[in-house]
Amino acid sequence: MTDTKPLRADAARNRARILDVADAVFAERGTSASTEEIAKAAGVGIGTVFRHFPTKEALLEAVFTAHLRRLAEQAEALSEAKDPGEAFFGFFALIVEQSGAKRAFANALTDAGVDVGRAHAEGAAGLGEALALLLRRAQEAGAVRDDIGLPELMAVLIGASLGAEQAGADPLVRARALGVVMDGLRPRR
Amino acid sequence: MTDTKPLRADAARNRARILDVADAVFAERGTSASTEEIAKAAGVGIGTVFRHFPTKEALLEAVFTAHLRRLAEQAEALSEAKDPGEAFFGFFALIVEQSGAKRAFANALTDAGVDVGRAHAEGAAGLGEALALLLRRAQEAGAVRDDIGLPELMAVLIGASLGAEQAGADPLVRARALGVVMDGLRPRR
DNA sequence: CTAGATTCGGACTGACCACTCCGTTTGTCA
DNA sequence: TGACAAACGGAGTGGTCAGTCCGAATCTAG
Repeated sequence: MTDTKPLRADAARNRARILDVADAVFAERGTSASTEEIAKAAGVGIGTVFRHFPTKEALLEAVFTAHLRRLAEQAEALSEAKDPGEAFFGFFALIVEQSGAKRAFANALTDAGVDVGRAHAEGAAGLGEALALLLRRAQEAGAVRDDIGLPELMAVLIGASLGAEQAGADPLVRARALGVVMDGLRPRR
Repeated sequence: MTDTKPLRADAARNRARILDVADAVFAERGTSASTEEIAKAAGVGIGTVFRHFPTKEALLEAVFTAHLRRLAEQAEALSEAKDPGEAFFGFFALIVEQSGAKRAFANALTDAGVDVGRAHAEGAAGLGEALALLLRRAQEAGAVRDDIGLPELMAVLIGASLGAEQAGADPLVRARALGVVMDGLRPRR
């Protein structure tokens, strides 16, 4: 699916470098950072950026997809854990924590929410599946209320992430707010 | 505080109209809508917009502040209600619902979160006070867990609003996600 | 080592946008 | 009603940014 590309050595190096730098720049400057800024930070010309990613949107998408894929991998790794409840809430906290620190992360999640089911971001599907598995196991173990599905979980997850991103820097407040949301996910007693 | 300005009749009319239209345009086009677009929609020249609001940022701020003030008024009205728990959760749902429909609304909230305590948005303080009152009464009535304060509430509220805004259009999903968050605010049993 | 293809760099283009400036219009007050 | 200040409209200005183009540099196969 991602083959048929014997990329030249320097080209491959640059592509990876651009992705890396773009991630960092978008994270701290926001997605409105200019392409030139990214090119400069990566030590390449603008033309190089546009050759690898024909559009700024394409670059954003690539960055987000990479995030999503990484997230999905972490989720899959956790899905084997002994305690499903712990795995579920640990992953939830992990995502929110990372999003809180990086704007690009939250945007990636937003993207995932929008695009689950669309071809747009292939990474989103993987995340969705992994999350669904985590959710189902946690529900079967009685750690999570069973009147919610993946869509609801995504909505809550995205909300918690976006909220954390901008709910002030105070980690204590963040932690307590996160606790509230997670308690809401537990079965009513 | 907002006096010393005997505004000419047409000027006052235009100012109000611009605010109104800007609200609508920002809501559906996003805050990156151009000033010219707003001027056109309001049926005035660009110069007029800039005379009333010397900066695009000033215009945004005015729109957001108006939202915040309206919200604060609703909150105050509810704070007299007989059932404090009902008042609290009703207001919570109201805000989230409105934010879900209008991007500008969610942005206004975000603004409020950032600026509570800052001079920037005067409206935010009023909302903060009203919310704090609503929260305290609900806690005293045992309808809301008492290990959270205003900052946590704001964080959760903003998160829920942003999440709702983009959690797909499905109202059922939105309602269930909102339910999760609200359950999290209730006392643990 | 060399030739040819691939990739690079960054000046350049066109579109857009916030904001200014000033000649024209409109409201107000006597 | 007339005169003057206040407000209006929108062409113009400067700046930014996504995306293009092509001569120069770099890689790789033979």
